[in-house]
Amino acid sequence: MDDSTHPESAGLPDLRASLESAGWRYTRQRAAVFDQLNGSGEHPTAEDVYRGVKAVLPSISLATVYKALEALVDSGLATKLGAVKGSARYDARGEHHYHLRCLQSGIVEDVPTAFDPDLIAKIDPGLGPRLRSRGFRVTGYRLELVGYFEDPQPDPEGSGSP
Amino acid sequence: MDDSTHPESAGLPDLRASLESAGWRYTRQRAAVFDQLNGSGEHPTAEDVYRGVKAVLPSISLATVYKALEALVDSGLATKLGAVKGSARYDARGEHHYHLRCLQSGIVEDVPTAFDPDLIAKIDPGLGPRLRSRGFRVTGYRLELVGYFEDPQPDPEGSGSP
DNA sequence: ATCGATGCAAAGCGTTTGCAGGGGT
DNA sequence: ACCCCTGCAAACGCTTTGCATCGAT
Repeated sequence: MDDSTHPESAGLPDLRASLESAGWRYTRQRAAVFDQLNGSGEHPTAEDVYRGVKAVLPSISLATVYKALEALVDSGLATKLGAVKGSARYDARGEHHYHLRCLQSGIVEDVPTAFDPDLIAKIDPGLGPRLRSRGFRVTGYRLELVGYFEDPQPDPEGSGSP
Repeated sequence: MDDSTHPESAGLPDLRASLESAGWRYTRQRAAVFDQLNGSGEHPTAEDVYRGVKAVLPSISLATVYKALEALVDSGLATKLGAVKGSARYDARGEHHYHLRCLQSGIVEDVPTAFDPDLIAKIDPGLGPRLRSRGFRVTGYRLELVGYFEDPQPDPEGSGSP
């Protein structure tokens, strides 16, 4: 292949392989969405990704971005963070990390802390087994630290409602 | 007061006081929504609450339920859990606890584990100070254990789309 | 050549809002 | 008496869907 469009050299998962093993096709649009997700430091909304990708593929539609994000989430390459306020945010889930959620602006940021595979056991040694006996299979966890930025942050949802 | 409409005897926070200190008024509708939230074991959606409250106040509207939930969240009596799939879910936040989120059904359940005020320090001793220096004031945290129920669970979103 | 993906526009759903009348303080 | 809250319905924003065409295998 001759994909000179985007850098594949970083330590990112193999997009094509991941998509295909989940039954999806590899397309330029999905690659662009994937790059956008990995490139942006923040956790973008679908709109954010759309705006970013439009710079590379001006004809892409918002619907395609949504479908691409769905494909990435289904392939295990991204996580949908859900929305407490405004629209859902997506995370490229390279390495495991925690989130900072500002209840005022809706912004979600990564917390620069290493992943701790034993966190669940640390919280409560009996927790894992107890859940298992309850019929729940834990595949991961999400830790969100909620609060507020003391300084006003940049434009939250992409719009500017007064 | 002569509120014989609902039991106030349990160890629940004082609804009237909490509402008023946040600038809201105490109303029958809000009390019913509060009871419904505390009564249901699951974490109901606004629709779920609406259906439950309608049994007591048949004339209540869905819009009022949304406004009541907003008032409760703003008063610190409830938490909006956001939606990864379907609609947002609400939590009566009596004691601090963790959540189990089933990625298949969208159901969110409590995890019977005691609150650990030092969890953040346990995760990383420098985390709190680091966030503070970043201008972020942590007011709490949410831990979600995500995964799947091995046995099929009851009706997820209240509807049954095929 | 086949079958999925794209892009457009329109529909869908959860949530919010405007307003006249009712209820809480 | 004042002002907030309720309930209705219409509006809104985010997300999904139907369909003809395009592109990947």
